[in-house]
Amino acid sequence: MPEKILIVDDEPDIVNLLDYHLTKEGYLTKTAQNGKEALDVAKDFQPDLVLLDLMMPEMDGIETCVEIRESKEIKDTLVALLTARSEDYSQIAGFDSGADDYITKPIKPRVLMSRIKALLRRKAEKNTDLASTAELFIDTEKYVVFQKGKELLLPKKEFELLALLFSKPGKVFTRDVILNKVWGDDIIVGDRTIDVHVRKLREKLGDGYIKTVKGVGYKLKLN
Amino acid sequence: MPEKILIVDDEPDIVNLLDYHLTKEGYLTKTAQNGKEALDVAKDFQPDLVLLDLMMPEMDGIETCVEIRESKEIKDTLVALLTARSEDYSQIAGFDSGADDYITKPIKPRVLMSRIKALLRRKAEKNTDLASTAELFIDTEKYVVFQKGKELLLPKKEFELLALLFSKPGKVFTRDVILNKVWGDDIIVGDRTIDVHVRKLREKLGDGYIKTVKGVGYKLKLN
DNA sequence: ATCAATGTTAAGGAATTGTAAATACCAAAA
DNA sequence: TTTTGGTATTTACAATTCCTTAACATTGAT
Repeated sequence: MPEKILIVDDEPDIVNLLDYHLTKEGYLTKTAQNGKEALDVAKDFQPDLVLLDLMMPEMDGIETCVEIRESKEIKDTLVALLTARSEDYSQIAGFDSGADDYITKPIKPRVLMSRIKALLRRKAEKNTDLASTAELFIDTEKYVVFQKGKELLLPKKEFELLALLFSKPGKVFTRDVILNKVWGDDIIVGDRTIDVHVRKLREKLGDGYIKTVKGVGYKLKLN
Repeated sequence: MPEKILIVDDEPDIVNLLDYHLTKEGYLTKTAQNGKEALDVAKDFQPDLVLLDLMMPEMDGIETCVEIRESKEIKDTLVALLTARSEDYSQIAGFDSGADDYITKPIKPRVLMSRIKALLRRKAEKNTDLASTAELFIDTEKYVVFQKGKELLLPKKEFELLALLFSKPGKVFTRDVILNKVWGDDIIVGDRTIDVHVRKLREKLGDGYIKTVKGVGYKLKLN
């Protein structure tokens, strides 16, 4: 199944040029002349990638990109902004438009193609990436938890608690041990504190990971 | 020129399996049975990637990985750790091994291959045109930051801070580490100094690049 | 069925970080 | 030397996130 690309620019020459090359490479394309039109078309077309000119009447590239990200239907589409080299970058630089790539005009077909290919590939890879085969994986360096390939950012205490449980999957950790390792020997906290953190973890990870062993402690269960 | 992969595992069966598949795919391979041997071989062989079993006699995968990172000759090699599911993760969970990927056994050849290909390709891309046009690129030699193709001139401290974060995108740097690396061991500054620099960077780069991990530190997020 | 252990929720407070403005610093130019 | 422009740090306060508590509900072993 060919990948779908939506080309948005108010200059017909550019649109035609891009269309020609992309079609030749086997992509399925549609075009639009401004941001408003692009949004309409995109919701139907469901493109994998939107090539968006920065300077356009009606609604410029940045606005459009922001709207795409805020929309429900197409927020996960890739967006590449086309910018003229001489253009005023102040808008782009100061603003987090949420675009995935920036391609400068004049466009060199070969560069464009390799860029587009790389973008689409990276998207495809995102779910085959690091530790995604494992249901749960912890990266202490990045301080993130990967759950089925999705990155989860946890607050410090929650992260440390999960990291402790993760260090020996299946092993039951008593409350004493948890307090010692996560809070430290000397710190004294109430007896609901651990529960609350466990609760928050369960909220974020879903049930089924952290098991309670009543009267003993908690353990992590990996399938 | 074929890419070189060093396979390290104490179980001959696994080594042979990996060797077979990798050779078939056109990679140039060597093998080692433990960490010590691996280090020796690697320094000669100069592999692009080291597949490292976590559990080994003599010197385990983590130790070996750390040593690789600390070595002079092969610190930039890619390292992928092979871990058995539901193994004892206490080391991984507790330390920064510095590995680039974690692959869980049992190994599925096809998964392994796509994973390895992705790893090697990402490394290769780092030095090609993609990097220079990527969203953010730092040239420590020229003391220049490129953002979306546009050159950005930063003051010294800001540049050094950003360069540090950029040296391992995604990794969280604690305030301590930042102070050590950017300011130096002996210099003492107030506890808002880092924040202010971060703020200035965010002002110039836009939000979305530097993330705060409360209670831990800061990290750079690239798409 | 009982009761100790755990689950749940919301709210307050503690700790950390964000921010603007003032001040200190420092090197180059006048 | 003095001025000047930019950079670096401090200060004082605001904002935010996170942690903990406390009150009450639910669970499950005996």
